[in-house]
Amino acid sequence: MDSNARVASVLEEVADLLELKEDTFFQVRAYRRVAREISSLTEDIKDLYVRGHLDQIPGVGKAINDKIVEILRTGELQYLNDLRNEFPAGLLQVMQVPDVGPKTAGRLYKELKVTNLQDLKAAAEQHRIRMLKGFGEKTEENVLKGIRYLESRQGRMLLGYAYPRGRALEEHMRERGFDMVSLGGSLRRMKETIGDIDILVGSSEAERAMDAFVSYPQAAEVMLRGETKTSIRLQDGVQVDMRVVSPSSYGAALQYFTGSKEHNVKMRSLANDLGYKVNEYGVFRLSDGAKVAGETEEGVYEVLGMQWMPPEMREDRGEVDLARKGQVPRVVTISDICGDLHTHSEASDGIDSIEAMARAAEARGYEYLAITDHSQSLTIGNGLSAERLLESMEHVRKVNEAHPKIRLLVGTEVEIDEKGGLDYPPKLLEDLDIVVAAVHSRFKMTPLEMTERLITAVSNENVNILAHPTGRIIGEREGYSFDMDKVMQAAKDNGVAMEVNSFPERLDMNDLHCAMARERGVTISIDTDAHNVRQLDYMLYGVATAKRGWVPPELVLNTLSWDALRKRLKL
DNA sequence: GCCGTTTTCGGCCCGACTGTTTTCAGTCG
Repeated sequence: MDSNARVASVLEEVADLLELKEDTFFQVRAYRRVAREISSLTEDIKDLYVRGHLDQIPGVGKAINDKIVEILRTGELQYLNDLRNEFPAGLLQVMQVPDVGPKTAGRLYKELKVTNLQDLKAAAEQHRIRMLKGFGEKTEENVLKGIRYLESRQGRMLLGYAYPRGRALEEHMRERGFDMVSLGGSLRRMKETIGDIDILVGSSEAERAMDAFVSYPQAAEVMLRGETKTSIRLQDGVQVDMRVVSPSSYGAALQYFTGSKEHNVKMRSLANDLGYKVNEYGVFRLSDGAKVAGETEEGVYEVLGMQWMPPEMREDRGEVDLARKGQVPRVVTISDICGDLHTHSEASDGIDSIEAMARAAEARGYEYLAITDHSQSLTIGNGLSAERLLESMEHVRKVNEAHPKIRLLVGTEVEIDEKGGLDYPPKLLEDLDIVVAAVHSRFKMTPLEMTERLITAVSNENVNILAHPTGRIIGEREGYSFDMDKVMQAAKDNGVAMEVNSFPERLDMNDLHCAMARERGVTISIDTDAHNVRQLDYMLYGVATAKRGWVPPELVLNTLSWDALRKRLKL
């Protein structure tokens, strides 16, 4: 899959640089579209190339086809090199500054010789920008402000960071009497990382809603305030945008504000073909301008002959066509989840006792909970020796008797060694209810070795789940390199579930891997890896990730009732 | 640069906000 990312990033850079030229709007869109399609592929682009099927990627015509071939063959693209010679690389940084787009960057380059962020800062400080036609004092201030913002922020935040903040703001608005409130944007789509938080309010009292919003106690700065749109920055630097629309437009605004942008473009284009115009206020008939939908999101889709679909699916990965055909698949939801199969207690590196974990799982309405503490060689995680594991098994069985409503499974998160062997003897593993196998060491093996290591592990008859299969930590480290396709096949052949680890830093597997697993019919287990009772709530993020991969409930191990799970695990 | 149950050429989603404008271009989502 590495070549997919490489090709996509080359095409993305072409689009970035092309933007600096005149009259390239639609070329830019074409390149961006293909870059996005390629990064959403669930197979290796090299395989498509070998089979001569590159033109099956939507948006790929003759010109881009040739460029992809060149990238795959030579690892480079002459066209990109030419563009790089035409425009300094630093201009891409300049365009990262809020309110500085390609047009502004291009003019600053041509007229002030600004080639990077340092030049830009100097030009603003020396008041050279205001000398340009169409620029003024305010623009200079905003440029300096933008540069400071760029320097202070550390990119996107984790879903698990943004989500509670968004919910708290929603709650704040509800407490002020606004009950038509929703998250929007990438947060409502539950992407693994979030740029800024979007909130939508339906109300006829826009002014009062704006007042309530800017008076949020954690608001540090009002960045922009208009009649329908206001942006604030929270004390921790997070930007929150709020839009207010009339209740009669709430559904259309929710649809529009949720995105993704690409989903909306496709939908609106389709609406045009059908004789409608879609905007955030409603769906309007082109012939007479009459409003035909807008109150509810369902209504907006319905009038266009489309099924409603969960926000997580709205990434323009084919869902629009399925919705038109009435074939939106049922995807797993949080209410389908009957238990958690990967959690820790104070026996290893968790915080809470087995009793507390059991009560918390019961409170969440689960039928079962697996306690899977670390195995002996993970000393940093206070891994359990065989003796301590046996003690823990006894303990779990006692707690089980005291809590008849919830079924506790005795398990382990067992280390996979470099050869794919496990950290406990087979006899001990056989006696456990569930075995979750995981890699926590030796990440830098060759892809061939790592693939072999993982296949050996999932082929072990005692293993039930492969935990966080890629080992990635979002924003910190890439996962280890291996052949996901082969490992999935081995997992399927051996009846092993691939995990979606719900930890916000992991979300491993990710949405694309979930799509791969779905296409191949590989069972998935959505687990929290909770190290305390509150982290059991991370389930939400794992489920959302599976939803983003269109995973149906029947493919998810822990949607099984206790009875069915017991049979599956042969307990 | 791509694409076609109206098209192989003429389209390609739509609106809010800002700053510097006297009617709008650029940026953003």
